[in-house]
Amino acid sequence: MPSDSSAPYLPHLAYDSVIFGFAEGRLKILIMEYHRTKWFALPGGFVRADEALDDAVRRGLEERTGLADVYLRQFHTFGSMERSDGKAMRTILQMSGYAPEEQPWLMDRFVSVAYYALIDYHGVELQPDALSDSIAWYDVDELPPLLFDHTRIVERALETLRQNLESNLVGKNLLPTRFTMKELQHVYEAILGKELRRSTFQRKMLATGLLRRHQKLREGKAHKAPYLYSFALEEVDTETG
Amino acid sequence: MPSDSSAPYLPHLAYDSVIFGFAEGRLKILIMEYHRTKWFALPGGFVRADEALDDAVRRGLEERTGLADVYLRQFHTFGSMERSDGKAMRTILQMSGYAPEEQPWLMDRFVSVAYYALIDYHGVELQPDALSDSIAWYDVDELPPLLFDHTRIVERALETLRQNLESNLVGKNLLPTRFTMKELQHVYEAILGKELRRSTFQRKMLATGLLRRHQKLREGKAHKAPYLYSFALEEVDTETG
DNA sequence: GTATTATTGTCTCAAAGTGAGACATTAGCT
DNA sequence: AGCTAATGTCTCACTTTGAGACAATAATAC
Repeated sequence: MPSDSSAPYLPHLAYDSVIFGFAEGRLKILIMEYHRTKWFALPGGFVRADEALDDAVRRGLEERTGLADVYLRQFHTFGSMERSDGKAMRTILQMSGYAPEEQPWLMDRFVSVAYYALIDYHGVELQPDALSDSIAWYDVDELPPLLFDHTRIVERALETLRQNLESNLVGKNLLPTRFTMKELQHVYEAILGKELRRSTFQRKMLATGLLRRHQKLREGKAHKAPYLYSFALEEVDTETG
Repeated sequence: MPSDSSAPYLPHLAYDSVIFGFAEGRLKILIMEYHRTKWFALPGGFVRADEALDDAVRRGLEERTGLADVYLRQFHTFGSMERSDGKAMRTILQMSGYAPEEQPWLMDRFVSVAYYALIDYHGVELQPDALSDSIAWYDVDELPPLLFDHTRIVERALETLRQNLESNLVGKNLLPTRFTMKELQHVYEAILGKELRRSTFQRKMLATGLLRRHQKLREGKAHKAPYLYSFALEEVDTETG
């Protein structure tokens, strides 16, 4: 949070990030809540005057999730006039104990560059930021009403994610290192919002040549034990299975 | 061109446009030249404080080409530090008769939102802007060296155009209303940079159901006269052919 | 007029990809 | 040991695609 209006941030420019995770068979998104106002919004931030745009987003992402080396993709820049809402911003500042007059630039009109990230849901420690009181996972199709145009931003993120599903290595980025074919299929189904044919999916995935099969595991469950797979990408697997 | 540093433009934010046209069987791009420096760059501009981003780009496009209702698509926002070059900007201003000290904001670091447009090459009147001395069509694969990161921007524009080829209605936007199947094929080939099979292309195009066939024409040439086609999109063709 | 020629529209056939289901295998349960 | 249900694989029909062949035809040549 800059301390005065001659802040080291680029004025009128922000970023928002749609951070996807996968758990309980569902696609999830990280949402921030300002407790006092009960308003929800995407995690976002500002770009320092001497900082690359991509770096700013990665910085914010690491501050909130503790994760570096995250799969991150810019997908659209939102620049309409209606999207900015100085009044809402003023209220958020007031409710958070800031004097809006000391941060007048925050009430200005903003153009926002939107990114989406794919992260491993497990192994993330969530960190609320200076203004928000909490940050939590929400089901993609059970989102609360979001501030500004953030609902639309999420929609566009989902559209882009679906379009680039093949080239996104969603499995590698949303799942732990090892996973079963069914888990991978569930990820695709959650993103596409529809069921896929089991045999066709398996055939297609194996045909990519990107999957490495390990010795059978996942014994705890029941019936026939599935293989575990991982993505084989320039890493050499040294084990014997 | 704003007249002072308290300009009605958003600081640090610009847009660049990659304007595609099709002529002589080749894909073309509009490039501006600053004659005195012999430097080349993409046509771009700035966003007014009270103007939507998309509107700013359309405004600039209309100023340069006289065209409204153009197919326009945002594809990426470039925000690295290296892309900005205050020295080059200073030189351009000086050579164009401006005093850089009066436009200090122009030498700042800029984040640029890039768009590409598809327009009908014929029926365009080119208008140079305040700083540039000329604007002209260049063959996509015979571009002069461009300022800043503009060569990279063109590359990304082409990549995006190729990826979205199916959904872009390139024919409708790059060709005149009526065209032959071969002309349409040439457009696709110019964009993809490779030859396509004639029979397969025709089969696929007709299968989309988007093409409307008119009475045979294009008689001037030689041998069998090809049909003329147009895109059938919610317009009802009233003629008998 | 008639033959020639190159271009166009269409069809055929094989190869590859996809949807849908069947079959055999097997880990845990009874 | 037998049953159950999930898994890995295979089969078959259908669709899509690559590659080429064929017939139709408008301008030119004679």
